[in-house]
Order: sequence, then structure tokens, then C-alpha cells
Amino acid sequence: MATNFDNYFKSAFTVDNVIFGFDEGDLKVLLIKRGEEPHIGEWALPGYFVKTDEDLDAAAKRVLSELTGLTNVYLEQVHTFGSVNRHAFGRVITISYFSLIKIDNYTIQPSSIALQAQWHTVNGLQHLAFDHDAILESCLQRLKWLVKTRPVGFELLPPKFTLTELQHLYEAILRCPLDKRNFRKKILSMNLLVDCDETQEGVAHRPAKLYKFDRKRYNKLVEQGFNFELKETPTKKKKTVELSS
Amino acid sequence: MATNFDNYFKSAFTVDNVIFGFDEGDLKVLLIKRGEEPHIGEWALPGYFVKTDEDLDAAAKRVLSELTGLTNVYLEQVHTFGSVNRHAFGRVITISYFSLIKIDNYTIQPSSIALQAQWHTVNGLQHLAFDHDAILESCLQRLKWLVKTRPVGFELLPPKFTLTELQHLYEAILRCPLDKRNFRKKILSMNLLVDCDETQEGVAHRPAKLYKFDRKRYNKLVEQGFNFELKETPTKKKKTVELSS
DNA sequence: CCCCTTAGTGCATTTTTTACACTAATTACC
DNA sequence: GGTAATTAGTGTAAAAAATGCACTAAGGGG
Repeated sequence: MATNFDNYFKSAFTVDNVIFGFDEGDLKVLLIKRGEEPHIGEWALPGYFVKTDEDLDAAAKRVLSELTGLTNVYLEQVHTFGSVNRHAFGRVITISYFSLIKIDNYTIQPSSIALQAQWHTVNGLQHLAFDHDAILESCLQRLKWLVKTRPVGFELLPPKFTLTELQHLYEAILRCPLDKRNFRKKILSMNLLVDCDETQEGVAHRPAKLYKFDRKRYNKLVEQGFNFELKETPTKKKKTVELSS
Repeated sequence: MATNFDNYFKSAFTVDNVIFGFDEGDLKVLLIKRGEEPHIGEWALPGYFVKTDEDLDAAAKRVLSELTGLTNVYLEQVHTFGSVNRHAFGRVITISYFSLIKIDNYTIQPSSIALQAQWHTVNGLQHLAFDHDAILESCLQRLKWLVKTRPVGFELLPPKFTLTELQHLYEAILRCPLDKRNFRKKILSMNLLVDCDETQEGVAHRPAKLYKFDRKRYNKLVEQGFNFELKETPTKKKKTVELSS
């Protein structure tokens, strides 16, 4: 019976990981310069074949940790891409994941793959290998949604952060400016942040308070029916005055 | 070089399709009784191996049309399941899709697969073959999200429907009761429905007006920045009086 | 000590959401 | 033909949430 199906068992699959970081007010993505065929020399998302005895999530974690050394990070499957001719070696579908890491924690790993890795600002990126442009785009969309719906922004920031940093993070991901007062009111009213009773140091202006995300409190609130929600409401553009001649 | 990778090209993948319908106030899913190993005799989601020269979406469409004869329906990829031992024949990952069909349009197809198909009420379903319980659950979650965010509910209703039918559909998917007046006010205020100037026939009570979804108007509104949004706000439960003894 | 830079704060207005109960139209039944 | 049964359809007031907006505060640099 099973022999009927042998023809189907000739495919492979990979995972590709869109690793997001946040630095200097910009959303970044970790790319590698491919050292092997196909698409040698092009920038690509880090990814690799899934071993035959390896779960998908495990493969995504492996790719991530070989590259960054990080293991306990936010990681989520996004979409599977499987066009017939997307890979030169045969039928290879790829399951895309994205992860959110604190960019400070990232240190070059000794693995050969990591030597070729580099952070790129997401905005205005050049063309990537394979169908990785589309993969990145779908992960960006997912991130945009996620950040409005779940308190994941904190995964991209150091443990202690200022409200302004948090706002800039949201602005970078949502790609729209937010009103400072309304943003603060909203986020503080959720009661998810704890004031660390510390302030920034080494800045040439009034230092900001530092906050921590209180995950335990969040979990408790969720049990009680709380729903994280943050809308993408750009501050309204002032009408530009039209000059009549 | 490529020979290094030969070991990876020994896997297969399938698509599984969660086909939703709506009838008699209940959300339904189309299942087939498996006629072959593995899991012969168990109820399962309709699905099949993806051919080696077939795109994923095309495979999902094929499964759907072989089963229902329908081709032009809402279909969306949801999640990929790939536990190492989920299939008895070898490494088989499955890409799950869900589709929304108008249940009236469904007619038994002559294909052998369709002969074994049957609609099941989603609520209180028995165990399914493979990991299909998890697949169904993830599609239900996705549907719940989608229905709040995009005007897809109409895909499950006949072209002309009453507001009460629409409300029941939302209640079935969101699994919570909605307030009649507020629901109507909200949905009508979006300007997506056109009054057909017709009423129900053959009902033993005041007949309701029939409406159509105006997709063109929706598309136009989206261009102008409109965002479909419908919240899951159950009517508040009346407090049950606690009796003190 | 003055300047520069960013932090931090409140209120009034508008919009949206919520809760809620009666009348209207039709069929079925006697 | 009248009445009972059933579902359709409608408005308003109160509460909550979102919006728009501009000045003072704190620290470092020169």
C-alpha cells in the first residue's frame, strides 16, 4: 500500500528565521551573506534544512541559537512558502518564523554561519535571495499585528527601558508617529509596567524614568479577561495651508 | 555539492483543509471518514499529499474542489504542523488551510473522497485522526480573529441574508451572545450592506428584510483607510443573586 | 549661569460604547 | 376572523474611551 506514496517522499523543507532587533530607533533584521549555492553571495534570511528527525519549532530554535547563542526568546511560526520552483535543488518548501531578540544580548557566535551575519535596518532593504523578500514582508505584517495585540514589544528592549524608547519602538514597527501624552496614558493605564525607581544615566538632558515589564501581572490580568490592545492612531497631520495665487 | 543534501529530500507534505459552513445557527466543518491507512475509519480533515509539481495553494484548492465542486471560495493558509512522528508512513508535514463556503452550494461530488464526507457541528466534536484536533483548533482561532477584522462572515451566508442570521453567525463563531440593537447599529453604520428591498418568505412570524454585502463599496472604503472592526462584547451577564442561608 | 535637549504632565471636547424594553408584522391555530 | 405566538425592528441616555494640544521640569554642556 505504502509504495503508492513513495513518489511523494522526495521533498525537503527548511526553516527561515526573521530575527528582529531594535537599535538606535530602528527596527533591524539579522541577515547572512550566503556562502554556498544556491544564491551564493546574496543576503538572505538565516535558515537551514530541517533534519528528518527534528520538529519544526526545534529547527527554528537551532538556527537561531547557532547564529546568536540565544535560546529563550520569542519565536513564532508565520507562514509556509512552497512555490514549485523556489529552490534550485528540488522541491523545497520553507516554514518561516520570526523571533524577537534584545539586540544587546547578541554576540557573534563562533559558528561559520554567524561570521557572515549582519544587522540591517528593515527600512529600505535591498533584494534578498530566494523568495525572502516576501517572507520578510509577511513577518513584518505579523509583527505589526502582534505588537498591537500582545505585549511583545518588550522582547526587543533591554529589561529596563524608558517610555520614550518604548514609544519609538512602536513608531518604528507601526510606521506612524504617536502622540506622546496619549501613548503614555494608554500604556500606563494597563498596569503592566513597574517603575524601577531609577533614571537614565549619562544623557545630556533630563533623565527619564526606567520601567520594567511585569509579566506576572500581565498573566494574572489575562486570566481575568484583560486584553492587551494598542491602536495605530497616528497623530493627525496638520492641514497644510494651500496658497492661492 | 548537492549530494550533501540528498538525505533531506526524503520527506513529503500534505495540505489539510478545514472547510467551514454555517447552517441552522451552527458553525459546521466538513469531515471525511478515512477509507485508507493510516487511521482508517476515523474522521479526519479532508487533505492529501501535495504533488511534487504543485503549489501549496493549488493543492488546497484541489482538495476543496474535488470534495465540494467549489472553486471560487475564501481560502487561507493557517499553520504548518510537522511533529516528527505525526504520520505513520514517514516524515510528513502538513500545511493547514481553512475555507469558508456557503453550505447551500455544497453538493456531494462524484469523487470517491466526497462519498465519505459529512458536515459536523464544530461544537462538541469527537476526536479526529492524526493531529487534526490541533489543526481544527488553530483554524477556529484564526477564524475568530478574522471575522472580527475582515468582512468574511458573508462567505458563509447565502447572498441575501437577514441581520439576525448575520448576528447568529457571529455569535456562533465568537461563542458569545451579542446585543441585537448594538450589533445592528454597528454593522449598518459601516455602510457595507445594501438593503435588497425584499423580505423573507415562508416564515411564521414577521419577515425580516434581506441585505447583501457590497464588496465593491468595501474595497472603495478600504482604499480610503477604512478598517473593518467588530468587537467581541458579550452582553453583560446579569448578576445571579447569591442567597445567604 | 544660561542654553539646549528631552521628560513629563492635564484637561476639555468629541466619539464610541454600552445598557436596555417596547411596538410591528406576519403565520398558525382555534 | 380573532387571538396567540413568534421574531423584526427601533432610540436614547449615560458612561467610557479617544483625541488634540502646549507648557513646565530636570539635567548636562559650554
